[in-house]
Amino acid sequence: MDISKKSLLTPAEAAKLLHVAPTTIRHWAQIGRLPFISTPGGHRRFDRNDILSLMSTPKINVKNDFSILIIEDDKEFADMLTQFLENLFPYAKIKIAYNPFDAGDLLHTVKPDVVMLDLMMVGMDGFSICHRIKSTPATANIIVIAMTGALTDDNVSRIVALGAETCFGKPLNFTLLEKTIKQLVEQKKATS
Amino acid sequence: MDISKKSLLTPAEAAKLLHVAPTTIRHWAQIGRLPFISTPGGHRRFDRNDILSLMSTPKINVKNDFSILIIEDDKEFADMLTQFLENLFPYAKIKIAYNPFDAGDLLHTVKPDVVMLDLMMVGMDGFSICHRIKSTPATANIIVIAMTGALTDDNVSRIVALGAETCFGKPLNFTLLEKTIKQLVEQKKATS
DNA sequence: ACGGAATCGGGTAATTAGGGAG
DNA sequence: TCTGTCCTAATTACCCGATTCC
Repeated sequence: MDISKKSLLTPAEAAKLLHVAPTTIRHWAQIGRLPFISTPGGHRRFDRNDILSLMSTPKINVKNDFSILIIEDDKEFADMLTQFLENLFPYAKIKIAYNPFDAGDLLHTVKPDVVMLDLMMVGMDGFSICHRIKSTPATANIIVIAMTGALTDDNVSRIVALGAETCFGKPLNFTLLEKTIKQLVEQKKATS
Repeated sequence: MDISKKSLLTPAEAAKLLHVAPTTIRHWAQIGRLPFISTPGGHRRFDRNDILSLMSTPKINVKNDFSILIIEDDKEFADMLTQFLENLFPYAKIKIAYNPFDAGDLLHTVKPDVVMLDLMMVGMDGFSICHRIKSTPATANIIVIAMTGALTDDNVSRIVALGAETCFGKPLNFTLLEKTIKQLVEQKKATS
């Protein structure tokens, strides 16, 4: 069988392409590093593009096992938050989505462990983004920390009802945020 | 029941849809996992719906054979385009992103073969979306068909330079669009 | 209706895959 | 982080006469 013309690969074929053992391919599929689809019998099939994308991914991406995505259109605020998080998690990969498209895109390319989500953005509804994240199996276990300038009871209960882990007002209470985020991350590691 | 959406598949066709070898289809038919009818000569024919229902089994996640993503914030226009495409590709999976977040999200969850991309949207820059698609290995070979109300030389050359396969003006010339899209799809199938 | 190429069915053997612990 | 191993299950290759398609 000529695999050079197929776009959907079996584990063995994918293994050949990446120069690793089939076992490793299986492992990567299990931990979510490699997207896949299944046959009705449960065997995996890999999209050639996903394989190629993994090949061309810098090592940094592969090595980082903890990442945070900031969804925030206020550049100044986002950059400040980035600095804070870099201090808190020196080895984390931190990405910022300044616009809605990047938010949707990075959600899948970064596969973040934590999302810092601004609720009040122009042209982007934080509530529906949260709902989408929490109602999609592939992203449901991402920790969502909402942030809003209008910290009202209504907003908090709405976003928590949508699945967000917690909600912070702006400006941020960094002491409390540090404590909360560390606790949530520990909790997640313990259960997964 | 729409008769144009009914069809009987040969084992080879069913195999292709499920990303499996014809032998496997035969096996499933033998053990009763796949319903089928027989030709006078004893060859099996499968109802497309039976295949699709097997694909959408909860635990299974089979990629659609062919899918199209429409990125367009004008709901009316998008719905009209959807109807046209449904007619053109009766068995394709067609999704619409009315906003930028969905665009980025669906790009990775649907993994479309073709993207119909509006260049002039509020709060969403079609040019940078095209650039992102074409510069990311995982999405680079998606066929991008740009659409714009302002069909200027400048816009066309810009979007084509960013990697779009072609660019159409609005209102759409459906005759030409049909011809072009079919040609691009054929071309892609041949080289992939 | 004829011919040739592609595909199918049946049956079985061989290969590959998934899960999990090491 | 990657890989070899064990067991069971899913998938595929192979052979050949028959059927379909154009």
